[in-house]
Amino acid sequence: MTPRSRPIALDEVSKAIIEQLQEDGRRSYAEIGKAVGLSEAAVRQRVQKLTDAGVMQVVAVTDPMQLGFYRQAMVGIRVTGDSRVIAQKLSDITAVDYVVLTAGSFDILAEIVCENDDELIELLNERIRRIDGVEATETFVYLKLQKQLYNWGTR
Amino acid sequence: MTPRSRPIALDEVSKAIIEQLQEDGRRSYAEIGKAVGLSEAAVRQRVQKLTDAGVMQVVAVTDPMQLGFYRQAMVGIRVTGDSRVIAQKLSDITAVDYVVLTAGSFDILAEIVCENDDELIELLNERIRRIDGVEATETFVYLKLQKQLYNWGTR
DNA sequence: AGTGAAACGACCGTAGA
DNA sequence: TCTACGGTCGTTTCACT
Repeated sequence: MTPRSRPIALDEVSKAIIEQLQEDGRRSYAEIGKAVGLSEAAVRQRVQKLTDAGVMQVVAVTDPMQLGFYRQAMVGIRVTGDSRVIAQKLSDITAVDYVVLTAGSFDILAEIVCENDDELIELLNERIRRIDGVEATETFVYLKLQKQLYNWGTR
Repeated sequence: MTPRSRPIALDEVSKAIIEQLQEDGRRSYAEIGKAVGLSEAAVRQRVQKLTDAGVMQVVAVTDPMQLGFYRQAMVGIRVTGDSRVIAQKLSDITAVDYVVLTAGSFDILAEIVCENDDELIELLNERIRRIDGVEATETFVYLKLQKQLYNWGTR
């Protein structure tokens, strides 16, 4: 969990271990060991270190579509005042699964996952635009997700 | 892996199992069973079903910052021609970890993960803007990631 | 869909190179 | 940081509800 100022130098073996776990997060250490040419204990120690260092995490990810959330959108937001306060309020909305403070013509980008267009409209009008300091929003409705890798960085 | 047109109705127990695995993807079925009040075998069967149905996946996610990728940005792209072709070309760039086709004033949103500003500038000028049909780009440099949940939906 | 039991395999701590 | 090994715990299969 230690945040670092210098990047952790990963050797080829650790990269291979991470790749194994990106394919299947529940693959056994023994099996990974066979694939990367290391003993079960060594793999376990490396995974422990990578996890403790905050380089990697093994988690469940869900598919919104399979759960009935057919509508996703990215909302670009221009604000006045403290963008951190507004970002926090956005984070409190369940349907908002991603919030990032940005530099550019938007101060915040927020991703929304919801069931349908009605819910999206309601979220925009009743929740997001009502937050104090939200000056303008621009919505980009998702048509097709083309590529998604799992990187992680909230702290 | 079966894509469905109707959402899968999850009962409270399955939701609880998914929550357990969102906290720690390597938690044992026995331990999850204790937490949700089910036998180990029953938990395993449910996880198997959820995974096969494509509702959930257990995978490793990495933290770009810890790996030395200090610069992230979202790029909004306006295109002429077939946005699918352009989205595919963007997906082929290693530093691009997220590509989505959108409706709105951008046709495509692409997230970039790179080491520093120089690399970002190079990517924008030498790779992205050189793709045939890319008319205009607008870049939103990440200042702080505030919230990130793991949803998954590429197919 | 669920439980329980027995065989098997994975995981964990520790010792040693 | 790795391998080796033994004890413990998790997983798998199967018979049963």
